[in-house]
Amino acid sequence: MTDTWVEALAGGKADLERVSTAQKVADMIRSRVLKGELEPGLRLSEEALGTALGVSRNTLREAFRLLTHDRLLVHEHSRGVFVRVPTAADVRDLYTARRVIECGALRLWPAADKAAKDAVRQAVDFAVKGAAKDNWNDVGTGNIRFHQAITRLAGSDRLNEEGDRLYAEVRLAFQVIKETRSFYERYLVWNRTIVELLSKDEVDQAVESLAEYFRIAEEDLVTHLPSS
Amino acid sequence: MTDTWVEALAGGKADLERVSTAQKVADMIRSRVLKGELEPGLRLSEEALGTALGVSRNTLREAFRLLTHDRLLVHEHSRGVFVRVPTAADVRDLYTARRVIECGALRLWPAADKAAKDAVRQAVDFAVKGAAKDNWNDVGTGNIRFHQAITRLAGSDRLNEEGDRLYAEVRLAFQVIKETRSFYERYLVWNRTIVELLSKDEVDQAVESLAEYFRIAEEDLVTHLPSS
DNA sequence: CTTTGTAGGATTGTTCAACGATACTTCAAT
DNA sequence: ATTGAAGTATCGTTGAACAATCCTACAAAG
Repeated sequence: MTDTWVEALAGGKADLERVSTAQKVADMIRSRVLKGELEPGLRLSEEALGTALGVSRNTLREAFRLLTHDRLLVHEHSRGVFVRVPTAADVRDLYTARRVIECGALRLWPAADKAAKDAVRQAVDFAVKGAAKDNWNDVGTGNIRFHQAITRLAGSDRLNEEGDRLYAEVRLAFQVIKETRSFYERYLVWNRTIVELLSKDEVDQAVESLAEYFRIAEEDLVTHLPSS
Repeated sequence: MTDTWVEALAGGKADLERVSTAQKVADMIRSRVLKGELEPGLRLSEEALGTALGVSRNTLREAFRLLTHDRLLVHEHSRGVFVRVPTAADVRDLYTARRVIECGALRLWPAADKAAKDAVRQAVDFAVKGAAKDNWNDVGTGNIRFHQAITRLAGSDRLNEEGDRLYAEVRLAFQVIKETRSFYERYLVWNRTIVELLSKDEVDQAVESLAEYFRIAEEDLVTHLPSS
């Protein structure tokens, strides 16, 4: 019966893994971008940032390369690395991709496991509680969790990863909008409608509702962004 | 009317862009992996590869970082970079993701533009011609194009990128199977069926057929791969 | 024979300095 | 206003060096 405690400890293996400095730097930059601390258009000078973070230029370049696929930064040959300036075209593309992925994942609701379904509901409950307390940060967080939970209904790590990537770009785009309260207020109503439809197993209607939500959220963003 | 020729030349702008050595090295490694020249499990030594390619270790490391998101290589801290060994769990996850994405994109067939629809048909035609000539390489290529064309029905660059990434992993997994002719022969029949259904605008049936195809292709692979 | 501990070797991860390549800015000439 | 040249900033790459980490081999202990 030694296998039980060996397995229990092995579960913590991931926590022991060494993380390279380049990975740490990349994670930190990503986090700062998503918090709006590094605003769109900002140029990240290797010299300045390397000195500020106390890492070598080579390590920083490795971090930039790690971040390339996130599309939060733009790496321009010989000119440097910039925080991406989201455009209306970006948003159109993002929402097209999200519509396919999230609506596709939502169709799997009937076959999804209980934990995945609960996560969808809990995200909306969290946002509702936030709204009752006038805590709009929580409402925004709940909205994020709701959409991530929908993608997770499919149960695919790869799909989750891509969904998170798309969502991060949406968050970057939303930073252009200074006042987001009214948007989240409205989105919460929508999300509650979707969850109610799901509770009644009206999946097709929920999918339609989600698609309609995407059309509206897309227009909200597009009207605030440069056309190119 | 100068705008016409200026625009025509500007269309070639992308061809003039400088490409970093790191990017070139990454592209070359990716291509070699997909061609099966670097087989699953192989360890890519920085020293050996840097010397062989005539690039510095730092440049090679940047290339490895660029390749991380492709999931074709696995970067293990302090141990090096390896060509990924696909497992049955990988394949399960891949096909779950592809089912959501490709079936979701296929639903958009009615609203898709003519060029995108033609690409789907042409891919199957190409494979059919290849089969008639006993050119199974062409059949395989046609299958790839078919699936890529389906994803492209949605018209989203981000979705195309992810679709291609997933497909590349599938190709890596398929390298475990030495003899693929019988698979592609069967898949071609399936693809033709799907195209016929689409021609009759029976989109729901086409989506169902594609989903069924994925279930079968998934089992084909899973039965040939290590469980972990 | 199996397990543990230690030393040595290989190589990865990071830093640093240097230099070539490239883009940008400024100024002068047309 | 446009073009060309010079100067500057910094990115892209290289190579050397060293610390950190993993792996292997061998010896000792049970």
